[in-house]
Amino acid sequence: MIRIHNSLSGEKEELRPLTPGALRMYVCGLTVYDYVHMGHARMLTVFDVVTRYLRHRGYRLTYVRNITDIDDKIIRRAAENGETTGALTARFIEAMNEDCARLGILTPDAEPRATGYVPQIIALAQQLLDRGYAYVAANGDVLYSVARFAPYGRLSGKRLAELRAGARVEVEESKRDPLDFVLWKRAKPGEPCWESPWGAGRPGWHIECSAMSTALLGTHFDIHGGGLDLKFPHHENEIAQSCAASGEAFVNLWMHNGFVNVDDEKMSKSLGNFFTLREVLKALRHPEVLRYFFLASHYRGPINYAPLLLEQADAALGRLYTALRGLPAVSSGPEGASARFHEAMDDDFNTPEALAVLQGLAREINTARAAGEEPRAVKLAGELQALGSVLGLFTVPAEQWFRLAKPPAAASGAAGAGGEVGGSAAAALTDAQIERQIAARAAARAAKNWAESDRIRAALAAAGVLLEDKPGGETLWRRA
RNA sequence: GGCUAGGUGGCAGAGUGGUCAUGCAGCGGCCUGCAAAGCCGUCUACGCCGGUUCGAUUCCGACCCUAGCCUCCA
Repeated sequence: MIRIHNSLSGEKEELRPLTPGALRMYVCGLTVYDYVHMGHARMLTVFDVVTRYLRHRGYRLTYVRNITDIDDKIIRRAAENGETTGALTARFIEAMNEDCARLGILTPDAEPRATGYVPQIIALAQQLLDRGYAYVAANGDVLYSVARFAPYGRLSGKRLAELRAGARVEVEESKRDPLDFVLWKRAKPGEPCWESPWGAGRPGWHIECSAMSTALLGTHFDIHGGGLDLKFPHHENEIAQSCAASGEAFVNLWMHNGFVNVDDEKMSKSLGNFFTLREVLKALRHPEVLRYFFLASHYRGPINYAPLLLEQADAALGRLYTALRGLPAVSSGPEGASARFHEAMDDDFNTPEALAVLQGLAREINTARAAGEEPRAVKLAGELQALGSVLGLFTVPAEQWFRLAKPPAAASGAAGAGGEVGGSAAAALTDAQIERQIAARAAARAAKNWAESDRIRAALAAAGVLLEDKPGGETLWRRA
């Protein structure tokens, strides 16, 4: 039984598919006017793991993640750049796809773009007008009348009166209620626009998700996800639109992932503590390190970004790869660890617990190996490999993993770490050069020339290459 | 001001009414020519104050502190 925390009730609820054996999930994706940042990366990773796990559990999951390719920020940015919105969004959609590929994010079953669903959006707005949930304001905008939807505020746990009291927006005269939001925005001269019954304009942000999710998944589906910051007002408004239009239930489970913070504050451009995925990846041995870092915390909680923490994730993941190293990657039947792994994941995707199970498996493998129980080690390694794959880990052959270099000094030097580790020198050493040094050292060791042997090892260490002498006389190496 | 999450050992981070999280770092041991890796052990963790209980980090209440939302945001 899979239990998932539902933002709507604030409690973990048993997952009960609307269609037996099948699940439909919609996740709010990106507004494409800039590069993917760490917050996006976490959201993408979280729902990637949700997707992988639910499928692993045998559900036929349809995963839809939208792209917002028309909105104020896009229009503004395009104008600043002196390019069309289409050129801008095409560029950043491509960048997003590159970033997703590097992070090992599975491609959703559909990635609808708002501009591709304008007719559906218009139809939905019309429906809301017809049903009396919306009105055309004096300035030509079509607005949703929040007061008409009684359950408004259920998801965010807010009441209209409280919201009005805290409203910080200057009230636009055209709005009957300060909380009313735009369904269709009248175009200003020169802005991209589409024809509609209310004149040339463009969709509001909230309605696009209602229109696209309904078009692709139906009026009532299983899971809707997104970042915590979308809970209010975006998701609240989606509920108001979709329920009012269809007259029926909209989403069964609402999932929200926590923020990526920096110095315990929300990452944001205004605070200047903003990190793009690209710059963070530059300091990592492999994007999988970032995946491990995200998964080491529960998806609902906040996560603090710091170079030191990525180092810790690298070490922890390296331990797993170390256990896998030198063993054939054959899949075998599940053993005890699988049950514990599933127990953890079934409980609202408790990935930290699941990783603890993997670490325990690594210990078992190492112990079996030390005891000379090779067959058992192989079997356990197969299980570790299989379970890790469910989380999107172990995409690199173990032997290959240790050849990857960890780029020197994580960018923002807060961690300091003292002297330069000579990382540049390490990068200069090719695999072949390293192998040659190791061969030279093996000769020295055979002659019991320890001084020479240690000199070579120290030289390699200075270049960021660490050696491990195995019992059989073989020497393994890895980049620090 | 209103609402919502949190406060766990040097760091990160799960979890639980009464022996174990897990990883990183440290310390001791085994192994090693010496190392490294690995294994074993170790470092008296649960914001503060009350209450319930045979027993609370875990339940209840007050308090302090932090973050987020209430405006665009993953």
